[in-house]
Amino acid sequence: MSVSYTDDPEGAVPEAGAAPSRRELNKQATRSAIAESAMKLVRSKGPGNFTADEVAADAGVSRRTFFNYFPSPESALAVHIEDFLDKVLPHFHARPAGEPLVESMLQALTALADPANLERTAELFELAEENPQMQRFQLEAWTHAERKVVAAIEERLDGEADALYVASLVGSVFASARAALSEWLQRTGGDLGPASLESLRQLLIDALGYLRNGFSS
Amino acid sequence: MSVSYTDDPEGAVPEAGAAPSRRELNKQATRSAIAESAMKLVRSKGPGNFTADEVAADAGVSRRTFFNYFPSPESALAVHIEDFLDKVLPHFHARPAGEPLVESMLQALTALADPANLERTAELFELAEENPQMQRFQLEAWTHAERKVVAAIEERLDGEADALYVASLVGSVFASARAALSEWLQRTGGDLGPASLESLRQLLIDALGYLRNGFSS
DNA sequence: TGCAAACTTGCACTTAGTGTAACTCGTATG
DNA sequence: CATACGAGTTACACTAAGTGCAAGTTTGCA
Repeated sequence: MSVSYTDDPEGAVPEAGAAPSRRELNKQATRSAIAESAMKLVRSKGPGNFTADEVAADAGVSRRTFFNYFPSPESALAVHIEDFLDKVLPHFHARPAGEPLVESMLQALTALADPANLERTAELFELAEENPQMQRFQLEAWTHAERKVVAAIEERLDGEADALYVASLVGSVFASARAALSEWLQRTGGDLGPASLESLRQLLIDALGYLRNGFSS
Repeated sequence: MSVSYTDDPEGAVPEAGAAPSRRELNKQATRSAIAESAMKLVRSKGPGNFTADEVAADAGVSRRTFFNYFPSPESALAVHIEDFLDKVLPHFHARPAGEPLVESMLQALTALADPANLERTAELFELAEENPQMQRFQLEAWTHAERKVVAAIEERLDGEADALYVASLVGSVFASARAALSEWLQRTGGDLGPASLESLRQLLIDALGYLRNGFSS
């Protein structure tokens, strides 16, 4: 049994460019079936009002299999956030190496502000307000993403990175991104139309602008 | 039964300046007895290797009473972080109203960098690295503190506050404070001597300096 | 003193989470 | 194609988290 949710360097993303085996496809199918069932149930029953049993049943797997993929019902939801935030990395890597870090991160983040990506994330972000469990797991997802970005920056700067500077920057960027997302949800209620999305991008630009130019100005 | 861990505006801090009743004293005593037992057990058995039963037994209360005070074994540890972070508020309120926000927050945070306050916090901060559960609850504690500071700022600015600016600032400040704490632990191993504490203060000054002046400089 | 409210406790119950062993299915090899 | 091996699934059993309820016990107050 090599199925595992925990940080397995070659578990969720096995050989990025290779032909996925049937086994791999099955595993991914099961994983997303569970994650989808979790979304479905949180919508119909509300956060904290569904059990691992129900998710497993809905996804057509045994309770034990559910726990082979996710350590808790909440994490089956948080995986949607993880997946969303994981998309930041390719965008970040695509930025020119000479570009200022804040600019690269702004571009990488605004690139995610499209309907397909945002739908679930915004929904879960709102749901987290009313359920501590979900909030904890989502915060963890953001922290995971932070760590990956820190690693990417350290790679890009190749030893020249000041640890405090990088950790402070990335932590602040993600905190500001959360603030922008929260403010956007408050203002627009999560409307995914073009005008609304443009306002989200503007909020991100404003928030990261504070980081770039300083909060004292 | 009015004992509760959850956000009860007059539960943990009942009538700030009044003479504490005997009931109140008993409750606080029970609360800290449990919290102390949790610290004791995490030290001897390691994070994630002790149960609510054990904590309750060590504190001399029933298992049920444990859960009347804390929703989980981890939260009995996180309360130490909460208490630590709660001390920021008085310091913040003591700052002159005209002072720039970043400066007020820097002063409020550096005021906490003394041995008595830091001992448990630093210890738990380190422990969280190896245990996801603890990490989640600690992140939650930081987020709680953030919310309180945001509320304090909105009160100070009295309606003139830009929600995005404030949320972004406070989130960034706390993220940077965590970065400074993490870097300090890495460098000094949590030594509580005067020289070490001075270096922590300097890390905080540096990190919040980025926020004040911008990360682009 | 005596009553009411606050606090504690034991009990019973649901759910989370995990180890283990049997079972099933994909894959590589002859 | 047969078949053997390893990956993934499942049932079962068990420990621990977390909660409602209905007692008991202590504290505050008239």
